[in-house]
Amino acid sequence: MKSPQVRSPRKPKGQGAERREEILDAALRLFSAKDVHGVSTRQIAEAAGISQPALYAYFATKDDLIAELCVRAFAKLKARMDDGRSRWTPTPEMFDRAMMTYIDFALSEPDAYRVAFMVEKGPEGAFHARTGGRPMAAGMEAFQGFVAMIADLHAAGLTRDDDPLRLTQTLWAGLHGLVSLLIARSEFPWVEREALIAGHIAMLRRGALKG
Amino acid sequence: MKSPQVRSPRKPKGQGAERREEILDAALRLFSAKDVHGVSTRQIAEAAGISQPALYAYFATKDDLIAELCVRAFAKLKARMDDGRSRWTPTPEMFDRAMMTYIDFALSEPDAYRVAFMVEKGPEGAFHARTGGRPMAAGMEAFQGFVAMIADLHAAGLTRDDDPLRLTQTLWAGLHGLVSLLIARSEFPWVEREALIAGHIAMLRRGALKG
DNA sequence: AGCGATAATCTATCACTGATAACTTATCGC
DNA sequence: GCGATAAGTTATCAGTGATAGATTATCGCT
Repeated sequence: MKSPQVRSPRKPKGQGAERREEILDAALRLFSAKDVHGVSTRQIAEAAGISQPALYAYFATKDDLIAELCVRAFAKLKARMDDGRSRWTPTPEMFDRAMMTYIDFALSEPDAYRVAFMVEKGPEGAFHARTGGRPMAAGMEAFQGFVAMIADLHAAGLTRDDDPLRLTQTLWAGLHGLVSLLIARSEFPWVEREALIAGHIAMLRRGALKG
Repeated sequence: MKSPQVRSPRKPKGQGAERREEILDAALRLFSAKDVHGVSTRQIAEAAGISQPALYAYFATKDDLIAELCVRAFAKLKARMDDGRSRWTPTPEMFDRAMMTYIDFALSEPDAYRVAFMVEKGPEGAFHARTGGRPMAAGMEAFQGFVAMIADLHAAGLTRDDDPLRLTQTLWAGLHGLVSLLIARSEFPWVEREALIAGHIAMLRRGALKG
C-alpha cells in the first residue's frame, strides 16, 4: 500500500527558512526511531511533505542536514547549562546539580544527544571537515561553560586535581560514558536508573572534589 | 582506473571456515579507515579476494558479519581482563591496573572497540535481535570479570558504594566515556593523553574506593 | 579413470540509497 | 499583465545490500 503522498503547500517567496525548520524537525523526529544511517532522505522528505530532491535546496548533503541538527543539539545543551549557572556558586551541592543538568539533558532529549555526541564520524574528523567544522565549534562553546564551572571550583580550592582543564575533560568523559551507554544500550541489565545516576554523580564528586 | 580484480584461489572442499576468517580480517581492516556504514560489502569482498555475493555464503547479512566482529572484540577484551586477573588481589594498586587494562585494550584496538561498543544499533536492540543476541551475550561475559573484581574489592571493605554491581556499572561507564570520546573525537583539543588517562583513573579510584 | 554429489563461487539482477540535471510553476515587484 | 526568481517537480545516475540461478572445482566412490 502506497503512502498517501500528502504534500505540504508551496511556501511563499521569502519563507524558505521556515521549510528548512520543518525539514529539521521531521528529520529529528525520524532519528528517534532509527539511527541516522537508517533514515533515508526520501523518508525525511515525505515526513516534511516535499519531494526528496527538494531537500537539496536547503542542505547541500545529508551530512549537512545532520550537522545542523548537531549544532542545534549543542546549542540546547549550552542553553541548559547556562541556565543552571545563574544560581551557580562553587559548592559540592552545585557540582551535583550541574552534573545532573547534563544527565537530564541527555536523557530527556536522547535523539539530540545521539546526533550531537554519538554519530560516528568518518576518520580524523572527516565529518567535521565536510561540514565546515560548525558542529565542533558549537560543541566547544557548550564545553566552555563546563570549563568555567570547574575553574570556579578550582579557584575556591575545592578540587583535588591541580589541572582544572584536565579535570573538566575527565568529568565530561565520566558523564558521557553513563548517558551514552544508557541511551545506546538500554537493553543492558542496568541497576535501577535513579540509583545508578545518583551513585555515578556521587562517585564523580568524591573523585573530583576534596572532602 | 579499475582495480586489478585480484581473486583469491578457490578454497578446497572443507576449508570454507578459512575463507570466513579472511573475510572477517579484511572487514576489520577496512573498518579502521571508514566507519561500519562507510564500508560496502563490495569493498569487503574485493579485499578478501572474492565476489560480493560470495560473502553471503558465509554471513546471512552484513549485520551478521559485524556481529561476528563484535563477538570477537568482546572475547579479546575478556581475554585481556582475565589475563590481568591472574595476578589479581583486591588492592587500590590493582584497581588502577585493571582500569588501565581496559583503557589499553580500547586504545590499542580501537577498531574492535568501536565495533563492539560504539556501533549504533537500531531501536531497542534491533541489532541484537537480528543477530540472535550473540554480541550481547559475549559482552555480558566480558562484563562478569569486571563484576567479580569489584565484588572482591567490596568484600575486602575497600569500596565506598554499598552496592558493588551498581559501582561496577558506574566505573564501566566512566571508562567507556573516556575511551569512546578519545577514539571518536580524536580531533578534540584534549590535554596530554597520558596525563588525562592517569588523572581519569585517579578520579575513578578516589570516587570508588575508601581512603 | 570416470561418475555423481556438492561445496564454492560466479554473473545478472532487484529494490533502494544519496545526489544531480533539467524542467515547471507559483509568487513577487513593477 | 510582465519578467524575474524562489520553490518545487520528474527523471535519472552510480553505488548499496541482498537474492536467484547457473557454473566450476573438488571430493568420495566404484
